[in-house]
Amino acid sequence: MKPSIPKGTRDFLPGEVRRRNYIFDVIRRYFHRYGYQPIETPVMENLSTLTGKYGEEGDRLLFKVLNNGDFLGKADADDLKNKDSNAVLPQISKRGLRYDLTVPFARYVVMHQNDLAFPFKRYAIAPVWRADRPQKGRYNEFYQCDADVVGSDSLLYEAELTQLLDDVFAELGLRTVIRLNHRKILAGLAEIAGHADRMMDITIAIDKLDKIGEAGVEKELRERGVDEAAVGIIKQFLGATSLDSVAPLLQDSAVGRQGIAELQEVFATAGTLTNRLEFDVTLARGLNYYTGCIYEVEVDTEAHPGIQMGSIAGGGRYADLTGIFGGRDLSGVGISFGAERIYDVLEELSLFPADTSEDLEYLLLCLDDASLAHGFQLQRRMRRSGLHTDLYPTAAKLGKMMKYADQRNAPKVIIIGSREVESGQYTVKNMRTGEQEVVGF
RNA sequence: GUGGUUGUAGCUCAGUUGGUUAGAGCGCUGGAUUGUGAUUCCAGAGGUCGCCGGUUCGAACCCGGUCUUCCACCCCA
Repeated sequence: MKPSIPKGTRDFLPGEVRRRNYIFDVIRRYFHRYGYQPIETPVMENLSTLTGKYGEEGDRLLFKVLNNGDFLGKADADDLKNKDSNAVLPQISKRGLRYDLTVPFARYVVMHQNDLAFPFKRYAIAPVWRADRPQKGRYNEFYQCDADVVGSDSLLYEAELTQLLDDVFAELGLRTVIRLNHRKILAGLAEIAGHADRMMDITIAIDKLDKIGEAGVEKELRERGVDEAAVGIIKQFLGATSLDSVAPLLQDSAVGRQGIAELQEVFATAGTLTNRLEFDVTLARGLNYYTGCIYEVEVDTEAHPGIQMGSIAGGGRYADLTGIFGGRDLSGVGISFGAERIYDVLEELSLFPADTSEDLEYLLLCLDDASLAHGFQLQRRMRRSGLHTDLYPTAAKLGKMMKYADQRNAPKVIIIGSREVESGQYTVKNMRTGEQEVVGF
């Protein structure tokens, strides 16, 4: 058979793993520096934990795990006969792969609330799965790097997470735009437009502004059943590019005014950043558990022209997520870095540091069996003194072994023959410069 | 989930209106060079043309299905 892997998944070569680890290491370092603690949860959750948390679209994208045993025998015969997938599904699948790290975290907090000190700050770097149709920068299996705080509604955390996003991307050498909006501003907008109950429809439409333009948004709004008067009001918001210009439009909405006030505070406390921090009234974010401030980070195309990539990080505040799992109502706020997209962008911009190559220091090449036995002992001594050492495992032709050293990108090679065994002095060849020197170990 | 697109050697790709034995570059193996790689020269190996079926005297090429890739929509990191 021809080997293959499921679509939307990937294997990684050693060099790719090293570059991915570089990204994870940077992110983890800043998570630690900001006081977030690591936790782990299973890759599988009960399906009931996951369904209904991400909207209708999210449910469709959940990977379901088939029950073990005679799962069809236990399913309702009529539902099977009618080919009613929705009715059969809960009967044949009770588990699913996690779709993100936030909902499992909320479940975790409720289950362990007596063991945690609040505000509880945690991070997780782990794969998640979405049954989406794959595209560039969109995979069925990908890593998210999440930092969340639960148990406080202090806006200082919104500011802190903004700084965390800024620090990580500054360290990675990637210029980004950190866009902020507030669900309460969007709620206020819907209220002012006379469609308080249609907030999702309205935000989904205006979120497409940069893609389909103002006329396209108007068309989309009408298609979603928004009346002309409301479309006119919403148009005013689309032209407002700053908090100060949106604030007067929300004068008559209490919830809108609150959103403006909170965002003003976040902007004020976040301070000076390396990356661009911008208010964007058209930023919507689909995950429907967000209730407050929402974030989205994209590559700054002014600093990096020609980069086409969706959001590379995102997040927001969710006030009610733990309540869904029957816990106390603990407000949470968090961000998520999309490691694969960051990888693709860094690769495209050649922003990976050069020294993510293998950290081998010495490769030992032995010319005959006696030298090989000697070399193996030498390797032991070198490793014990902390040198990263490897040994070619047979006494092959030197040319062949040198070629292997070249492919391994070994910086230094030690050639061991009868002369070296006798004298205990070794010729060390620098593979970069070609120079050789005699050294004793 | 909807519509489109892609698939030929390990990799990147040629391949004429359907016609004998499917090519190139790079890589790989061996040799020139039995103590020196990345350079040079010579030789060689490697492909059921994604998979299944159909049309045809004959299919890498035409048709259907399927898987995969990428793109748009949906949504999203």
